[in-house]
Amino acid sequence: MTPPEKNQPSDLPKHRVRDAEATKLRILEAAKKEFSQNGLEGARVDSIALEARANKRMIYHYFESKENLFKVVLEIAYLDIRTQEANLNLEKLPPKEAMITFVRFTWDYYIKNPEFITLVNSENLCQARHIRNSPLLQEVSQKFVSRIQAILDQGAREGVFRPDLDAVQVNITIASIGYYYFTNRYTGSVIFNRDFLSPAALKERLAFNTDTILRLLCL
Amino acid sequence: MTPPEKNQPSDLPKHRVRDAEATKLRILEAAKKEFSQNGLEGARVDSIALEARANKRMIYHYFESKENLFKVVLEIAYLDIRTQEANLNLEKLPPKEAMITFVRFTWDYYIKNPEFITLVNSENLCQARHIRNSPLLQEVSQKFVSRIQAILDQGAREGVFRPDLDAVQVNITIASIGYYYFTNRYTGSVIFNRDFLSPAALKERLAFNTDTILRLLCL
Amino acid sequence: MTPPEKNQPSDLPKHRVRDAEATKLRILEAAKKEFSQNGLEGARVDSIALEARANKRMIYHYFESKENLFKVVLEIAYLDIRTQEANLNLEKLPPKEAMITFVRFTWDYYIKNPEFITLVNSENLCQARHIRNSPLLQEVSQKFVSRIQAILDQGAREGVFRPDLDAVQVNITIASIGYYYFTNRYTGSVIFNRDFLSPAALKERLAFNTDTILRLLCL
Amino acid sequence: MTPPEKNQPSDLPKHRVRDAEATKLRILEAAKKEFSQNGLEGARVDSIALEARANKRMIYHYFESKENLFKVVLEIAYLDIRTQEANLNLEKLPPKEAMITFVRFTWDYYIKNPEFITLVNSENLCQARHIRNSPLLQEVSQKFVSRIQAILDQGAREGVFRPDLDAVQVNITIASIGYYYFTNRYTGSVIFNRDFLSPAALKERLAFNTDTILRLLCL
DNA sequence: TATGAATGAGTGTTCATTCAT
DNA sequence: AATGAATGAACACTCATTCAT
Repeated sequence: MTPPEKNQPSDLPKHRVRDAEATKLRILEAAKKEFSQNGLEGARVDSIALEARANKRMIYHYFESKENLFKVVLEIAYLDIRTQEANLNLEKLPPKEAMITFVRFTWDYYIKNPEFITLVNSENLCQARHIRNSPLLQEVSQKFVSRIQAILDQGAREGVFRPDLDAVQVNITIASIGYYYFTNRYTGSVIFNRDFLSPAALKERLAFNTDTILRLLCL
Repeated sequence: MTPPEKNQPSDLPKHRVRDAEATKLRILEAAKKEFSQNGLEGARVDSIALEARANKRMIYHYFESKENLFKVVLEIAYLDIRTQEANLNLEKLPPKEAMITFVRFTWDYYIKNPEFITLVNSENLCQARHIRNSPLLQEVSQKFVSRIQAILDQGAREGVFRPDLDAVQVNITIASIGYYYFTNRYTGSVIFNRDFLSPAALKERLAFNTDTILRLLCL
Repeated sequence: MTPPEKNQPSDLPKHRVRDAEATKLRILEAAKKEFSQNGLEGARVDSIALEARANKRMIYHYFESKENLFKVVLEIAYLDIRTQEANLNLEKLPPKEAMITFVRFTWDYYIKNPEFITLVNSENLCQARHIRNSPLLQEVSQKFVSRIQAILDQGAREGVFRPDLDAVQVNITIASIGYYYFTNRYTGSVIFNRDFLSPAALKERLAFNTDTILRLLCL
Repeated sequence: MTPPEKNQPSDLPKHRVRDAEATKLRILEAAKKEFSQNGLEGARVDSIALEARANKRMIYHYFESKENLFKVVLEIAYLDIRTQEANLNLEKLPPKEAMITFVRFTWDYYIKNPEFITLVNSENLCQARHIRNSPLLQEVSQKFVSRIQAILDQGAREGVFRPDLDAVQVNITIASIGYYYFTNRYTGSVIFNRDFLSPAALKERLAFNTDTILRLLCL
């Protein structure tokens, strides 16, 4: 916990380099961690500063307020998942493989980015007041839905998917069956008396989910 | 149980007892509201006392601490959903109807008890530390899973359901596709540019979910 | 500075008596002192709590905010000077004696209540935003002006005062020649190289002021 | 002084010097504004830097500290009023006209330099600790008092003024009846229910004050 | 000469909790 | 059973000031 360099006073300057951009990034990283572990109300600005090896004052200098810092963290998180998803180039795959890939990507993203889920939960607890008026997020989201709808339509034309599938409903379902599993993994472990995060359990659940979606989509 | 003494003003001792119980109930009701609206960290003991028309000291008298009050609220919430579900007597219905009824019940419960979802989210944010060691909850949950497993098995025997369906996976999926829709309805409204709670949207989603589950279960 | 009772642990309870009214009064007294010595911005809530032998939390419990505490202190101060002035029963004296008494009272009040002047200065620095909408103060002030006007009118009828004297202008002048002397006594001491508060200086100034007012009022 | 080099872009060295001086002046001007609006404690170094279009570091470079900046602002303010007053050349006027001119000048100065009053109030709030040991101010002030005393003495010799008038008392009274009117114009507006700054009110008050002083001085 | 980055000590304020009755 | 008074630790946020370039 306490830094081991205590007795080497000349070792490290108090702040590594005067690098505004790096400091901002360290703060954002620390904030994501703190907010996702403790929620918006539970997060402590002091903890964020400490974790970021930054001064508390810097947080207010760069981000104005705890609320706004949360907003920025949240926007970056949303942009990240949408960007990674876009980079899958699903439209270049056959529809069925595209959707299987998408289900797997969503699942993997939740595993690799567990903060995403708790951040979104925090935002919903306060009725999405931080992103409510974010045109950037709306634009990105719209493109995202359109991409999935194009795949569903293409699948329908090719005769592999049911016609008239609504991309919004399908998206929600794909997100649901992964999201719920992770967000409720602690109470789930108690109620279902299982380790939700064991490799076997993860593998089984992903297979179950892929099957569920294929049954939903295919003729 | 005991007849209502409402019109017996001289029955003071009993009234006192009843008042104590009533105070506890008011505190629990107020706590459920406050915790569900603001999360565990965001909830304020003062607000609970005010809303319950009780003295703050009473909360500590009856429930020891804010944490413990949360735990009690949570346990009651879990017991309530499990009790209501048990009262459906699903085992008396044909398997397919039983599962359709269960899907609809789960959906309706989330609508009528929106606090349930946010309470569960709060509990998962702190890694289920309040219910982790609750034998009561574990027992109730085990019975719940068994009931669903019995229905699935019966359906399989009757040739309407696929064989070897795992009640845990099915349960999780049924809960998921409703739970996610409600817990993320605020960010969802922004991202999908829809009113998640309009009667038409609710009706459409329930139909979509029922269809999803039937495709998952049936041969 | 440090309390001498340190080594007598059983001597004093942390809070003397559970007396809300007394606590409020101690806070008000301490606040008057702190605000008058350091201004609204310079005053420290911590210092007020310490001086009042109260907990900082109590200040917020009883007065909501530092700003509101200042407002209450200010209102009490204004009510006090107006009440004391009303208790002089100036209307029972002959007009000339009444005005001499009033000049002396104003002067003495500033001497005995040096906080009054700095509180008023603080309020003017922030453009009287705390008392701007105080109907109580307006009512009390109106009565005050009326009383002085009545004396001036009576003096005019008796042929000792000039006719048509405006009570507002006279009041301002009477207040001015005392108020300025005290509020600027520190810079005044530097500029005029005098001790403004020596008994001789005070006596001389009061005589000068009384003379000034009589020359202003009398035919 | 030096001719304006505005149109000589290659005269860089001189420009740099002029810029430094200009920066200092902008800081002083901004500081006067900020200190007079918010008091010493309420003033913000950031706000001064912003208003002066200067870097915060420059303030410390040129003025060492916020306290010292306040001191410089204050000294300049005092020198300004004394310089302007000296430039009136009152000694060249007949005594009565000289004093009427002086009353009017004092009044006008307060109107044109409203910051002066609040700066002086701030200095008195901290017991004149910034100018207490300023020999320059003391010297200037002494000359100022002597000039007024000379006029009063001359008036006495000419038989228009009362003999033995004390320039300090007269000065204080002249300053008082203008200063108080302006420093307390906000609380005054509430208490006396008048607009203190309307042209009519200003005109009436100046006339009243001139009359008051003439009654005080003349035989 | 000038500047943006960085800081520690404090600021008003809030909180869950306990005391005294 | 019930309550208002009281508290200390912590909270988000701010400030004058200094560092590094």
